[in-house]
Amino acid sequence: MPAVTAIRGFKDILPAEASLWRIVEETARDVVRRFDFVELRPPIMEKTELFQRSIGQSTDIVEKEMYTMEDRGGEKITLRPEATAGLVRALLEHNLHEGGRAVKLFCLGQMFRYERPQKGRQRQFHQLDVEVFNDPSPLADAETIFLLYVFLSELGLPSLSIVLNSLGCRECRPAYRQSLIDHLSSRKERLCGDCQRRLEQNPLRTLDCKVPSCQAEAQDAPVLASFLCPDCRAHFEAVKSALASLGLSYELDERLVRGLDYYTRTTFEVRSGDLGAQNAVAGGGRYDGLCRELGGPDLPGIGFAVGLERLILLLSQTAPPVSDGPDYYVAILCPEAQAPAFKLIHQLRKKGLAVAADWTPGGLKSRLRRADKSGAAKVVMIGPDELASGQVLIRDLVAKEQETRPIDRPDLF
RNA sequence: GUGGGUAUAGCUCAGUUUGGUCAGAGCGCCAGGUUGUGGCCCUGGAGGCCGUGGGUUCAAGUCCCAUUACCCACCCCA
Repeated sequence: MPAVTAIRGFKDILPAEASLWRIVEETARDVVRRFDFVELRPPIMEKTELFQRSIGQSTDIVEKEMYTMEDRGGEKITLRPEATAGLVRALLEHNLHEGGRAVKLFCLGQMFRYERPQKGRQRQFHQLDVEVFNDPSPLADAETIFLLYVFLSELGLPSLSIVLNSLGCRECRPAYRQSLIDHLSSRKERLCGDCQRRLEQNPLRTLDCKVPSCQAEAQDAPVLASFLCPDCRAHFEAVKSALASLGLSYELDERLVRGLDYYTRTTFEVRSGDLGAQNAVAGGGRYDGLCRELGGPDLPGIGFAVGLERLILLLSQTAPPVSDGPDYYVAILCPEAQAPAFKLIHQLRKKGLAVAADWTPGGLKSRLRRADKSGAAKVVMIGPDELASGQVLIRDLVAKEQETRPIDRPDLF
């Protein structure tokens, strides 16, 4: 162990794992491109106020999980704990929404939350964030959810379940909220300590408490669906039928609630049974009030975030790590071969070929082993015989064929 | 912030119960042998003050206390 180690909750992505990350990121970029989304890269830090106003003052994220500090000018700034707020800010700041058209943005990068690390959870983590602004249509909801589905299936993770719910809007949610409070208050003693606290701060969260006694109380609690106003109801029905027309199967879960304040109407989550307690792979929903909350026009929005660490975890359980080796490994077999090999290698690299080598000369067996480990397709051998003849020996490790090339003709490789 | 578990070689882990040749194995790495020029097999080698700091004892990976880190779970989230 070095004297200074990595920060708790901040992990190195080692080369063996990085190839998997690349696949995930490339798949993400390809899918969002097909769905007509463009990339926006907001800064990794924002003014603290942005997150307080968007995520919500009383949420756990803002209350105790943000990396907040003062810069040298006394400004309170925060490492982004999620991407939506920054995207909304950029959208408004640059007037990307002018003309009334929908704006479809994505963002791929690291987020920071000061949480206790555990399986599938770190303090620095990566998300793919996808957002549609200024499009109130339920088809935008369905499009977004289908994008998420396509992304996950193309990664080879088809067994994940998509869970759907509607949280209502500013018009109909307050009535439900009050009704839920009334229901639970009468049996407050039977709830766990956490839920008694939630009753004050965020009563909807009691619905997904894991304590059995709380689940029992939530069982006969009023259901959100029956409180939805006609508009919300119609919107939700339209989302469901649009998804059905695409053949997408999903589950409905009355108890699916989100931890961020800004969500309205459609919410959804993707879960896996193979991740321990952190079973949520992706989550998102509609947030029609967020833009106005941040001082902009009243633009609707819908989007989601996928936790890439959790995807990687799932992928590494199933797929073996892929490693793509170089085109050639050059085996330098004697000291005299060093200089000509050095020259040849760089001529090949400049030409566009991937070439690996160890500069230190070594025995035949040792060099061949290195070639094998490197994953190279072919080995170029340069030893005393080759120097004498001016012809290097090229061995194809897969086909087990051999051929020769003049050492001074890299163009023939 | 709370609870449980773990910490011995580059990696995965034995050894801790019942203190005393316990500094170990496998893999990996290095050298050599065998092989049809590597993969299998054989031989040899390098590499660890047993997380850190105290304590008990004639004697501590082994028992006690503290501390740090990691893992898992709660909370919350992706």
